[in-house]
Amino acid sequence: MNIGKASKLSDLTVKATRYYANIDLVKPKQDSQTGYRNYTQEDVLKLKFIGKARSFNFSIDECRDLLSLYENENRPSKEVKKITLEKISEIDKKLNDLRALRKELSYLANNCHGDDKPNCPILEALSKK
Amino acid sequence: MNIGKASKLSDLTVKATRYYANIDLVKPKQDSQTGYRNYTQEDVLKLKFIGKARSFNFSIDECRDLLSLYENENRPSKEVKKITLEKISEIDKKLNDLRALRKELSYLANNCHGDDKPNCPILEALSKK
DNA sequence: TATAAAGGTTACTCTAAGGGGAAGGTAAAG
DNA sequence: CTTTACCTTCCCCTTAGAGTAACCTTTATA
Repeated sequence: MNIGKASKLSDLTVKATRYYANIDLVKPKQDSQTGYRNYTQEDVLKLKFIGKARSFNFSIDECRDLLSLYENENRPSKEVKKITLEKISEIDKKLNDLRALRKELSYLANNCHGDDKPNCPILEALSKK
Repeated sequence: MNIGKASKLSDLTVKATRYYANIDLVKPKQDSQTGYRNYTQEDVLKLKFIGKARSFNFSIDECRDLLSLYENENRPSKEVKKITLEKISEIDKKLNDLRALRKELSYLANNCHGDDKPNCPILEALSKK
């Protein structure tokens, strides 16, 4: 099938699908006459897999790793788990950073009158230290 | 003072400081002979301000807004508070997304044996739906 | 059948916020 | 006088595609 149909079936944009072909992530054969890419059912499965992994915040490189594990029938599940746990601890770090940030900002916002007067503890905090 | 000293005083890299000059955020006069940028004490204050705002996750464009409010002695504090509250709700949205993501991933990881066998619910989840 | 619409191709530019490094001018120290 | 440190501009690189142009192929319609 052509790229349009493959993209629709895997719930990706044509742009993204073409991008994945260009970076050798899911690279279908191309018709030598027309240059059209020819996707198989299996390619669609891989594309779906990638779409799901991307929605789980895995980077393209991580998708590449996961995909090769996915394609290997004999992969040890601990490799997949390792990548997943790393992703979780990444997320934990981001959560902590964001929580700290939120705390500081809301402290500042709470202490700002937010009226028409120029006095502003937020700007004061930004200009100090 | 030269860019090196200004950067050191404001705790920024020279690269970042030069970048801020290029995008007209903090643009000191340049010596017509040598081309060297000549930073004032006030420039350093602005650079510090930006560094702090960036660490609070404000974008360059937001920094530009905050800086112009900072420079205007008669600004109403509600404008600053508005920007800050928007930033907070942005952070809240990110927090929610990350929490949901973490939940899904840890569910998958908990159900994966993580041994040398090929059976892996993580990959199964990625290939389904 | 002629043509217009839909869908395909490559290639170029753009995004945020700089980092890295080259080539070359300047200033301060030995 | 020369080495070293610091400054300049310029160009490429990063993520993961989106947007657009120019051009080709297939399909649908008048």
